[in-house]
Amino acid sequence: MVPLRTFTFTLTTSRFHSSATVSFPHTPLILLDLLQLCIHLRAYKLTQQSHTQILANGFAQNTFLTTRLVSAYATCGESTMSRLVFDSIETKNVYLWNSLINGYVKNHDFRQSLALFREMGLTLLPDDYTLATISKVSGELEDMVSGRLIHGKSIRIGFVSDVVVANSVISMYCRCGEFGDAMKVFDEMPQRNVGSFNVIISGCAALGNCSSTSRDDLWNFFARMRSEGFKADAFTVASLLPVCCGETRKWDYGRELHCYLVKNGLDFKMGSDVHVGSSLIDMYSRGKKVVLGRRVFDQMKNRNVYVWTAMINGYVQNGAPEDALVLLHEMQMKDEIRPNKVSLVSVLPACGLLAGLTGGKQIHGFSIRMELNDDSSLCNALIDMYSKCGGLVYARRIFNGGSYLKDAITWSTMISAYGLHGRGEEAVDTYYKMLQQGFKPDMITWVGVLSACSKSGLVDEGISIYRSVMTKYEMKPTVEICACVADMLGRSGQLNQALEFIEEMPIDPGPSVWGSLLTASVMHGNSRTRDLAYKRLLELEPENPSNYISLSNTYASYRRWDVVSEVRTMMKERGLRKVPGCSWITISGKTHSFSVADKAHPSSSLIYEMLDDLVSTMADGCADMDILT
DNA sequence: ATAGGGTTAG
Repeated sequence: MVPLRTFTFTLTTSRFHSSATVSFPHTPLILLDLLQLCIHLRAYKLTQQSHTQILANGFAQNTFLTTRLVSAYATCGESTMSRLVFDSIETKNVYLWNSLINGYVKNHDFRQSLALFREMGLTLLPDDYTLATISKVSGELEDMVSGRLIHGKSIRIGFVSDVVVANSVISMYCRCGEFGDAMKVFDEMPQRNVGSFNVIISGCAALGNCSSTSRDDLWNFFARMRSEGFKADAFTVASLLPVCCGETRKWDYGRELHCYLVKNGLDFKMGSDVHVGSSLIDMYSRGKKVVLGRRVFDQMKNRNVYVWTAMINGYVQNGAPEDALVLLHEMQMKDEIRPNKVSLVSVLPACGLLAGLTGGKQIHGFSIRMELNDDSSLCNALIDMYSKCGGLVYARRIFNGGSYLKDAITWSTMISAYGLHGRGEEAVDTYYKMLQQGFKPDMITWVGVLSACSKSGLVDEGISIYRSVMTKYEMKPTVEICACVADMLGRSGQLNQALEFIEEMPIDPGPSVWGSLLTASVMHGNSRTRDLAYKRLLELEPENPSNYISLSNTYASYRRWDVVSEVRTMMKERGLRKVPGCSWITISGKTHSFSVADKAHPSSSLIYEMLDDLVSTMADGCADMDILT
């Protein structure tokens, strides 16, 4: 007879604490179930209590219990405890070894699990479970040498015919970039399951070479899978969706996969698969069909943080920052889901786009409370947001703060921030400091520093940096970089040099380059370069209304109404309409927007009065600073 | 009774 004992356990999750008292006999079988519960709940305290009960009841050497105990501790992120339990066992069997090796895998300590695998080999022969686990480890480490050794061992011991071992080996080859070897193992498998096909599909999709032929290969493989009688599951579809680009691109199987899901009852709507749902949302967002993404989102029964973040990101990427901010609020209010690091990084550009300093500050505060401020990408996003919301001081404060590791993007962001605020010298200074610290600049860094030079009239500094792109870094500059140089020369009044540069630049000048020349020509009153720029712009972008409006306005200023009406007729013929640009400011939660020559605002006359004041103050200031000559 | 592979958002 086993006596009934009371057992109090405490469950601790991130949201609440609760405890309960239950009575049950401490048989090994019950303790085994209890440990299963620990794993399911990732409950550390309960694991500790179970451990105590195992010891108290004299089961310390019961390998059934200790194997699961090792697994439970590892699941709770306590691999040190797993190791202690493991070490206390006198006779270690394969199960126990496997449990510990996999425990380290769960905690991403791949080196340790590989070391253990070697140590195990001294006394025991690995089995199919060991090989499947350790093959995954080689893949995670992208360690081909150990990967091939493990593949060889699997062949020698005969476990390569095990489906799971073979799948793991295939995955390992994919992760190591040896797709040919992966395919070879796949073809030689005596039997396959859905997982085998999924490994190949996800491995092929992860190759990232998005050439249309490799995508067609992928689609053909998906067809082969079905023709061999295997039904695609959620894994399959979730691997295929990220390589579908939506309707605007050439490779458009996204909607087809969506149909497949509906037809085959792989129902993302019922909450069975949040992963498939978020991949669908993402696929539609990338295809500029954010409304369709939203429809998927609305149909889903369960939404986790991935789903919400995918939707938020979709809105930000498709020019709907307001919707993104609404969702950030709703995810917390409706679903009680806490945004994580990626959610915040996704939503911060929305604040930048809206120049919403208040919202940005709130998100910053939230990220501090969530202790996410040690993350580079989050800090980069914050710097960018502050800079775009006019808060250069805040941006600099984060940049100078030492709570996170600065990467090349951090530096580039800060350089652009200085440029945006007209601080050319600080931008150049920061650029050279970045190089000094050994960070590699890229095209984005150069656009940032060169546009900063251009705005601040630092022509010599800019030209020298531009030259270094080609000489020191041996890189071919992008159109954007060339546009910066053209802008730099043009703004400083060197229009002939700018034109000369454009004619000799290493790539074909695009609209941005001619646009720079145009703006500078108008600024300095050079009609020759101006008209050449207009000519090129209308050739390159006959459908862009901005070019016609600009042309019309220029000739209107010379009272050449004949040209103006001619241009307006051309626009009408081509069915072009320009949406007027506008700017806005939010004061006490109310947004006031203004377009050119706008007199609609109730305080319009007061605003214009203030504007006149500002303009004359600026003119005085410029005269003092010798800028206007 | 104990241990395993294939998938997510910037």
